[in-house]
Amino acid sequence: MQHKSARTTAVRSKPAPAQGKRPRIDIARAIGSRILDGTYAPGEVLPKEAEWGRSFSASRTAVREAIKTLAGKGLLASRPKVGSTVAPRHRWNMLDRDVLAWHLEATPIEKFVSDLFVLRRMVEPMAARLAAEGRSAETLTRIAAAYERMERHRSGGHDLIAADLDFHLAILAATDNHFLTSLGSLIHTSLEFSFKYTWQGAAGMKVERLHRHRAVLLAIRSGAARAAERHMTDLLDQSLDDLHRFFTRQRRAAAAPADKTMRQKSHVHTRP
Amino acid sequence: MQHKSARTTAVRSKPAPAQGKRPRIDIARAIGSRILDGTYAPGEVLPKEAEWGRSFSASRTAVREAIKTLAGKGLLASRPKVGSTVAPRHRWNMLDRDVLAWHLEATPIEKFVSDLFVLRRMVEPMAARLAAEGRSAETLTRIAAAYERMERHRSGGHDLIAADLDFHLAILAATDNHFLTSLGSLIHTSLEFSFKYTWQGAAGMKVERLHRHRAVLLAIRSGAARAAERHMTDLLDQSLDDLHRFFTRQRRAAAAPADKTMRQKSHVHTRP
DNA sequence: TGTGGTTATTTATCATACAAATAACCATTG
DNA sequence: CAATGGTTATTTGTATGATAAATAACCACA
Repeated sequence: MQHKSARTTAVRSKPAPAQGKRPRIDIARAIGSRILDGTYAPGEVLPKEAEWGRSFSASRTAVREAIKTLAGKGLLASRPKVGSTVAPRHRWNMLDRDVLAWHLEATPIEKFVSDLFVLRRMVEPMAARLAAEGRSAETLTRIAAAYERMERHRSGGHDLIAADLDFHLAILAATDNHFLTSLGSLIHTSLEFSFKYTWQGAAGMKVERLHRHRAVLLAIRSGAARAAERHMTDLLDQSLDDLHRFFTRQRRAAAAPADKTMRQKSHVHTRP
Repeated sequence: MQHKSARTTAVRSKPAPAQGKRPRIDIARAIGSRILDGTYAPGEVLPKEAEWGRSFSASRTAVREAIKTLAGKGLLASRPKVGSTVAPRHRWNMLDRDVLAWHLEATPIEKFVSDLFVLRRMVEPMAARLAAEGRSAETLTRIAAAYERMERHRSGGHDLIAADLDFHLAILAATDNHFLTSLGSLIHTSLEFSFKYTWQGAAGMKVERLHRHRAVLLAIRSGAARAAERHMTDLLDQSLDDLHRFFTRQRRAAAAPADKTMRQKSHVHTRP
């Protein structure tokens, strides 16, 4: 399974030779990021297409295509004679994969992640319940498989993260509700990014946590809807706890020695 | 407040003079609909850009821009030499306004709406609770204003629908959670469409239902978080009940007389 | 102080050409 | 025959330059 975050426009796979050849950056991403990070605020008009073209040394055509995708994500709207203006925030399609990613790039993650968990906490327990009620052989297989992968890789690493994610995704998919499965893919990308920037993932999984996952699986398998719901709630509450502990620790570490100003984006934790 | 569903590409405001001038249809919408309604299934490759261009009598440029927005919504992906292929469903950005709209156009609404309500039932009660916990003067004002508008227009009509919607949206916005506010705008468009195709809205609001709204408002205002949650749950459960009753009635009406095959899309109910 | 027409600017669309990627085909070789 | 490596045809990707449409800003006039 190709696992590539569905880039909107072509990006060179090689990181950046960037010599004579023109690196050819993803224009939509470039502009989108600048909107999400507040360089261009809502209401503001962006530079005109021709100017973008110059600054990326790209043709107006390419710029326009990028702008179109951004418009499709609700980030901006274009009108003749006036230009493209950044849309009000409430129009932004925050649930879009790319928008999400750009947002996370720009924003210190704490609120982002905790907002995300608030949503998960709302959705996933009930999803587990629905999954238990309407369980089918196929979905059970997928959930169980994910759990087994978690056990197999419980010592940590990328495989663990992937399995953990798939566990939750499978449950959402099991509800046979389009909205929920879409939320699943949302959670997918969000967590992927979160993992990249924060704790966990590589650290391995505590037995307790593993057991909670298993409890959810067993409850779903046996059709114990309410139990599935409860176990999932516990699981997420625990995650949220861990998360808060992590952030508190981080904050304290950043406050005390005063020379380690390397808060934000400590790319380090990514892998074992 | 301009209320215009954020069209992706230009559409002629006049319904369709369509004489000599070229009507100039929204290409993204045209292609997007065909994907959502299954004319082109996931995995299938679409006609090439040039062909689309011919069939819309538009330039390849215009087609490409449309395709770019669709790619941005996760509906398809393009590769040189092979063409644009419809993406697997799980990639589709179902939470996107336009995708939603196209989906609803194509799909008999019952499952759509009930799926939506499952999501609402998951999210909104907890949102009410959060709103109560973190209430501010400003958000209270908005919620209260919406409620008063509901009372004022309780006899029915478009204003009632709008007020009802705003009531729920305001609560979601009050949580100060980007994900939830985005979900709000999702719910907004979804319900807008639902109203267009189904029952309610014009029919006026039963006192009981109005009271439940008021109960939510009061609970939030007084900071009674759990009460707010409970009342919101009641409210949505009632809605879901009404909904099921409506669909059942409709189904039965369609089954019995056998000559009224006018199920699907009975545009009639829209207004009083 | 409006009011109606004119202009300048920017997006929207078009036509055409060429570059890049790659699936399909073919020939060569072990 | 199978594998390998190169060639070709096709389709998207990008570029360029021209024209159409929309409209904010300006101006002349009453």
